[in-house]
Amino acid sequence: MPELPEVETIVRGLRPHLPGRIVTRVRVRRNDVLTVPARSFAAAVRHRRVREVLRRGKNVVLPLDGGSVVVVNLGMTGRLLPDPHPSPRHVALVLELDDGGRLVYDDVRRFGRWEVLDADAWAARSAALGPEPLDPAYRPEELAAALARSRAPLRSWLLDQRRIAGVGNIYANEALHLAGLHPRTPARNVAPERAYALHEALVRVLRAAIEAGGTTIRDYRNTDGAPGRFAPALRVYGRDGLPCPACGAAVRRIVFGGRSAFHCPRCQPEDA
DNA sequence: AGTGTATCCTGCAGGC
DNA sequence: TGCCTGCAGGATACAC
Repeated sequence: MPELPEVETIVRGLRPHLPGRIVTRVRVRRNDVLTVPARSFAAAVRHRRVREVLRRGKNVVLPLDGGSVVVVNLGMTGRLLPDPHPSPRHVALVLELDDGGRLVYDDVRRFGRWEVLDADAWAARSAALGPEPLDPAYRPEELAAALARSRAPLRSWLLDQRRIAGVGNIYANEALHLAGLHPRTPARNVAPERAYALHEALVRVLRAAIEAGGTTIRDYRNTDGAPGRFAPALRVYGRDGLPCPACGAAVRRIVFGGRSAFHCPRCQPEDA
């Protein structure tokens, strides 16, 4: 569910609450959001101070005093809620803080994961992720060169976190529409100028979505429990049969890689 | 190196 | 009302 813009919105919402706070207690209500036993997770986090709140791809990253790092992936339905009232319906984990506050993790489907990694393990994990699309150091030429090395369909390529970090199904489809590229086009078939257009489209849609506080289809909520406001700006995602905002042709839904892809047959021709 | 399929879960919308 | 199917912002593991 949460892609880069949603996670960025959440991270920004956590910043007023967490840095400098000490975790006084860890309450695990659902063991399946952890990859290790609850007691070892709690032992690694308890009594530690949260230094800052960062984002890497779709992960919320909480570096702790002592060098270890809490990494939260929200899966499809994860929510991070500082001190919500009343308590949400699917609480999986709670951090209690030294100022009396709490950080509540709610996750209906429990596809989300919490991990604690030491500094080396975190460095390795982060290195396995692709570049951040909004990093000014990420240049269009780098995207073009990387695309040229793969036969994967563009939509699949964009979803692969090892190739580019933070892009999910909504913004992959939206960026491809903005760039006039068919979701199924093999990555290596994309000419450099078109790859530059895709780079620009990614940056544009991700920035605009952050500006709007993310996209809420159904479950996504920010740290205040409020939905994002980007959904009305979606051009193709979830709009099967509705008119393309650019040309009026009916948006089409296709399925590959086990997931829906949306495109305008006129603006995004198959052979382009 | 790709693709398709299944899996982890719950909830909701739509068809009958 | 109820039952059934399909679908969902993710990630991974498997066989081919």
